[in-house]
Amino acid sequence: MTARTRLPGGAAETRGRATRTALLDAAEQLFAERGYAGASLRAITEAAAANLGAVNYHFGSKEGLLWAVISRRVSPVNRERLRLLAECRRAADGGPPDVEAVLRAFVTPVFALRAGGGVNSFVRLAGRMYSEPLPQLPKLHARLFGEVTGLFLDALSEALPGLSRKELWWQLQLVIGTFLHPLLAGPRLAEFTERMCLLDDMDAVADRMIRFAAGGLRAAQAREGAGRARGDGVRKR
Amino acid sequence: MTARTRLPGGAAETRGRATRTALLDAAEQLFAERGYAGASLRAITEAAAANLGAVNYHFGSKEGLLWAVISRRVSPVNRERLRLLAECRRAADGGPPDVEAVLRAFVTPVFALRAGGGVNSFVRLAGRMYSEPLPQLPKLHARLFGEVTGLFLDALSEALPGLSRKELWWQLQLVIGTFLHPLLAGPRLAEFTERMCLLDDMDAVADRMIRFAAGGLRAAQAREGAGRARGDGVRKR
DNA sequence: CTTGCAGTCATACGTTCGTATGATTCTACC
DNA sequence: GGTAGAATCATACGAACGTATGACTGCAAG
Repeated sequence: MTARTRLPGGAAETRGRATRTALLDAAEQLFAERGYAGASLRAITEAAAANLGAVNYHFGSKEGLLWAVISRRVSPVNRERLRLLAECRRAADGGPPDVEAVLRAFVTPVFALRAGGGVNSFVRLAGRMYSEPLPQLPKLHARLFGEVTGLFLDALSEALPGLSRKELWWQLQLVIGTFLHPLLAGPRLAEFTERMCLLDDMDAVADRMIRFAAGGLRAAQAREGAGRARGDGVRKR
Repeated sequence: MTARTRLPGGAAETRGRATRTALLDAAEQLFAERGYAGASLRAITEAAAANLGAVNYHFGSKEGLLWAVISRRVSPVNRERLRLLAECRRAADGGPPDVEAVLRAFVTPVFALRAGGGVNSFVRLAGRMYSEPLPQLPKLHARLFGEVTGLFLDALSEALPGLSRKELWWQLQLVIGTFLHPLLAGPRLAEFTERMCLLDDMDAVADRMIRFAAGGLRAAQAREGAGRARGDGVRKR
């Protein structure tokens, strides 16, 4: 029940890591498909070909497993997001960064998580996290994503001058919704509307999202300007 | 266990209707907050001040309760959506309807469901329905919303000429995401980003969404035109 | 007053849940 | 090659789940 921290190194660690990873993979998929309450540890351990007790041994509890599932993906996404954001700034050469480029830096790392041509489970899980009723979840989410999100707000603030900070925060929520819903609903979307529209070409989907979100942001900017000038028409910029 | 269909009329019916409504209200809220699997019948019946057996008596099963919760709200929303859409067409006077007006007709009836200044539970529930793993759900969703959604796709098709049917379907998903995410995450959104941004002024929120979505749609239209003309700039139309 | 039921209630059944426990297996190191 | 300890395993526990059952209650009609 102890000594999970002290690692002697060697093959013994490898065996533990293997089931650890299998558990994380299975949990990621099942949490995404069925939600936290809907995915039982028995279903997860069975999918991972592991023993029922393995979850409590490796992660302490079901909640601990969920935190581990989330945390595992966050660092790579954050790192890649920041890398692409820095690239935006370099391309802008001191000036305001391009809106589309900032949005692309925001969404591309998440798309990169997909596996095998389909939508990655983590995206759907991340979408669920906004509505799962676990009390500690918002705090964790803020700790994991808060800083990077703030930097993207900064970038959008420069790319879209004239929008207040509060307004930008709202716009970012709309952007997130744009990205999240199609990926969260994912493969089942077509069923809901009785149409065959598969998520076959993910690059095209990402392009669509970015274009749409950029158009939405620019419309908000135009409105904010027009609103302040009281119907004076399009603001100079 | 039988004879729920034959109603003798009078006060006996009233008593049953009261608990029925209380159960629907409580279930709507708890399904929205905790999801289908996370909301137990014991929690629902307790919140409704009803007996545990009342759910199975009135709705047959937990799933039956969910279908009833959903169905109750759909007719008013659909009716109001169609009314506002017809108003759009009348205002357009035979010409293509206004994009913002169509979007407003789409989203306003949902906002109207809110109660007491907050976000109504049904909106969050409707958002959850896209990802809940119940097998029969997509079929129900298509049956309840499919026809009206198709009519809105028609209207958008006229309002945004040049976009293919498949492309429009995708754009509508982005629009739905724009509307859904802020409402689904709802009161907890501020916690996630450590910022105080309350859903205080719902009319302003709706305006923001509509403006954003309209901007996104117009950007998609511009891109489709430019894409077909291979960088020729804005298409004539 | 009595009879018929829609509706309510307490209660119980079988299942599944998350978690805990103790024995057992496997592997790295002396 | 024997031993410590990381890891796995079968198993059990109490709680909570959805559902079913039968007695009970209250009201309307005969």
